[in-house]
Amino acid sequence: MSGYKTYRISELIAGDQADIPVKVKGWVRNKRESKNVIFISLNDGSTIKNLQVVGDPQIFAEHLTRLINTGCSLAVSGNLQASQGQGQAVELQAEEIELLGEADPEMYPLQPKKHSLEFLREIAHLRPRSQTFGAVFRVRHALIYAVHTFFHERGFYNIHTPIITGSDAEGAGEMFRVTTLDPQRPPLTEQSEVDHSQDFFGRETNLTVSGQLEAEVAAQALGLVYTFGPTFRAENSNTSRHLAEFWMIEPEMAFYDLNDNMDLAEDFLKYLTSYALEHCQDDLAFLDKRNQEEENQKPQHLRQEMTLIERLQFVSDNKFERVTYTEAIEILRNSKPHKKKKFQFLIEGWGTDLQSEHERYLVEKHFKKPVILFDYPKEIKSFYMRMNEDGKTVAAMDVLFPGIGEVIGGSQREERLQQLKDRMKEMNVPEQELWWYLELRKFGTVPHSGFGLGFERLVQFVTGMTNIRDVIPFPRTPGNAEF
RNA sequence: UCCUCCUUAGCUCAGUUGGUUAGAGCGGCUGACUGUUAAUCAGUAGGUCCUUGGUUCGAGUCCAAGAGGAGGAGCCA
Repeated sequence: MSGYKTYRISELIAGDQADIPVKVKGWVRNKRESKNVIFISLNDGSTIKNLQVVGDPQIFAEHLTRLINTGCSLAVSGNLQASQGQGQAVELQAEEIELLGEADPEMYPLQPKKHSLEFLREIAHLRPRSQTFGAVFRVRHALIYAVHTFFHERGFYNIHTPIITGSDAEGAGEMFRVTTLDPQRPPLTEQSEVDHSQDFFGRETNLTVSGQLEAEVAAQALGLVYTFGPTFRAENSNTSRHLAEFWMIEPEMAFYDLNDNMDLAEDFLKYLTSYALEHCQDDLAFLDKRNQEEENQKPQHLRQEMTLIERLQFVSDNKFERVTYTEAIEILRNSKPHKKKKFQFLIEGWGTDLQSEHERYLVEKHFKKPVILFDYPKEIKSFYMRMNEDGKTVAAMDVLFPGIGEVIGGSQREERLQQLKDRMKEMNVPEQELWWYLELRKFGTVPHSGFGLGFERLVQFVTGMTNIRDVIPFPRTPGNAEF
C-alpha cells in the first residue's frame, strides 16, 4: 500500500511528471470497457480535466469493475505514464483500485449525457460534479480571491458589516424580518401591535440590504475600506438577474470624488476580468465553447457578436465610455429606434429613469462597450447621494455591461450635514433612526464616495452563464430554498 | 407582482382534425469488441401524458382552476 504519494489531478495532467508512483482520489465521470482494457475518466474537482485511468481487467475482480460506474468515488494507485492514446499527455496505469462509494447507475441522475440547466437546478446537491458547474464555481472562487487581492494591493481594509441590522431606512428594497418572537402568539403592545421591545434585540431587526452605511463609518476612520458579504432582498423578483440572497462588494473611500470613484470602478472590473483570463484558462475555454454552442441555437439576429473570451478581453482592454444622464437622453432622442418608435417605452424627457431597453441600446448598439452613466436627476436616486451644483442632479454613477445591464451602482456621498438633512426630509427618511450616520457629518466630515457591485452579476459576465441561479451554489429565489 | 410560453419514459423532446396497444434520441441494462476519449455494434427494459374538475360515445389532444418551470417587464446589484 505504501510508495504511492497522493496527488490532485491538476498537479499531474500537465505531463511534466511521468513514470512515478501516484495515488489519486476522485469521482468517475465515465467508464469505457472492452475485453482487454478498461478506461476510467476520473475527476477530483481540482481542474475541469479528467485523468485517464487505464486498467487491465485480468488483475481486478469482476465484482469490483462492475461497481465502477459514473458518479462513484475511487482511490486509484499506480504508475503515471505517458499516454499511449491521443487526447491526454499522461495516464494512470492502475495497480490498485479502492472503491470508496458506489453510485447505482439505475438511480444516479447525473449520467454522461447533455442535461439542461433547469434539470441540474433541481439536483443542486449533485450539479457541482458536472463540468459546467465545476468550471463556474472554480471561476467564482478565482474572482473572490481577485477581489480581495485588488483591494489589499491598493491599501483597502476589508470590513465585516452586520448581517442583522436595526435600521430599515435605506429604502433599498423589501427586507427579511429577524425575530425570535413566537409567530403564533407574539407579545402585543397596548395598541395591539407586535411588541418588539420584547424581541431578542429589543427592537425590530432585519437582514441587511446593504453594508454601505456601516462601510461609510469605517471609511471615515480607516480611509479606504470595502465589504464583501451576503445581502438579502425580499423582493418578489423572478428574473435571470435577481436573487433573494446574494453577495455584494461595497468599497467606500474617504477623500474620493465621483471621478475617483469611476476610475476605481473601471480599474476594478478590468482587473477582475483580466485575472480570470489569466488564471482560469481551462475553465474559460470550456465555458467559451459551451457559450458558443448555446449561441448557435439562437436565431442569427439574437446572437452575441463576440465570443465569451473576446468579451472579457474587450472589457479588460478598452476604456469604458462615460456619459452624463443628460447626454444619454440626447443620444436616445436622436437614435433610430426612438425616431422609428421601436422602443416599447418612449423617452419621456429629462427626469425619468431609463428603461432596460434604453440602457441596452446605449451599451450594445450605440457605444458597443461598457458605459458609465453619471449625474442622474436627484428624483430617481437615493437620499445619501451628493447634490451637484445645478441643484437638479446628484453625483451618482451606474456601470452598464452588455447582456446583464447594471453591474455597479455608486455615488459620491453627501458629506454636508444640512444638505443631507434636507434630502432626508424630502424623501421621508426618518432622521432619528440614522442619528449615527448624521453624526459622521457633524464630526470631521470629509468628501467620500463608494459603489456596490453585485458579485453574482460579475460571475455571470465572466462565465457567460445567462441565469444568475447558475452562478451561486445554492440559489435563493422566491419559493425556492430546497437546498 | 404583471405579460407570454411550457409541463408526455431517468433526461431532451415528437405525438396530425379528439379515435384501437403513446413514440424517438440520449442515458440505463444485457451481450460483442485488442487502446477508448460523453467509444462502436447488436439486443432490451422503462409511462400517474403535472394535479383537480369539466365538455364528449371517446381526452396526451378541447375548456376551467391550481401547482411547478422558462423568457420578458417592473424593482434593483
